[in-house]
Amino acid sequence: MNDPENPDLSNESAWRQLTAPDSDDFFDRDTSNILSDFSWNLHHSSSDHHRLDSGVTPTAGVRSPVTTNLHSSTSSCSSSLAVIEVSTSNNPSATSSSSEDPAENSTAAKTPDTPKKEKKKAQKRIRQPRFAFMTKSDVDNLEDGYRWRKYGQKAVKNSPFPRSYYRCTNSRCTVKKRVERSSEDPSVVITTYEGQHCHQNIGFPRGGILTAHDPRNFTSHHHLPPPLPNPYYYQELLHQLHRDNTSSTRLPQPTTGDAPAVSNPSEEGLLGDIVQTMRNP
DNA sequence: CGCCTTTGACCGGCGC
DNA sequence: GCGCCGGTCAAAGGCG
Repeated sequence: MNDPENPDLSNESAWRQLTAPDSDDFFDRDTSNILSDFSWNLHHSSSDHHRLDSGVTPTAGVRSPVTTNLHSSTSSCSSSLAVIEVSTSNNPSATSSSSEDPAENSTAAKTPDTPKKEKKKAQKRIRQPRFAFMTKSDVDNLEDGYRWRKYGQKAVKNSPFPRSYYRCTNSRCTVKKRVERSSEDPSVVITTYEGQHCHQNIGFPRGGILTAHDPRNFTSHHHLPPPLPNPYYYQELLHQLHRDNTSSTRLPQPTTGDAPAVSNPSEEGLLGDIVQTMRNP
């Protein structure tokens, strides 16, 4: 049986499809194909609302120097962004009963030996919806408007670049992300998000909270929704998708109002070239 | 002082 | 059953 519950991006063969030798070509393909793969109808003309430009693009190079990893080279970010995978945990109940609540984990860790194991056993690892972005960028840690705490780093097999693990600093938020560089193309950063934020803060580390009035909110566009960064824009779509899947198995119509419209990637220079999507391996 | 990163150790899943 | 590997923990140290 294929295991939809194990949409592990670390699946090397899967990744390989993404970062395959022709990764240059990778960034040259038609973005609409990919997104239509998601059943997301992206129309170039729909670029007016919920613009992503907002500097939301982590690669736009407009970021304030907020994270340690960022500030040194923000300005040199390039602007290609690729949505490479949307994978949803098929178990809706799993999402809410997240087994990976950091608080829970820390509790378990604090208590001496016994409960720890039992608890871990009890709470089988349940994958949250995941999706990944490939971004051509010099910066590993792409700013996305949320605050992240790094909790681990591992060497990746067959890759000279380590993989970093982050979780949202919001104590009630279980969102995690992984950041790694493609071994095939070192200029490509692969960011994988897992879970969905349970809060709306678009905060910048050490930089305060972004508001519509904040000059750092490059867009400062007047009737914008919260300045979702690209990844989270997609996360919103993913959220829609996830919810829809749980009820009817089909995608919503992102362009009809439920989800914000997507701006023309090439025009906005935001999404860069979305090159390929992946389904669960 | 609080928050963050670093880093080695540990654990569980999975393939052989 | 064993070993590999990904993911996480947690202590220690750094920085603002």
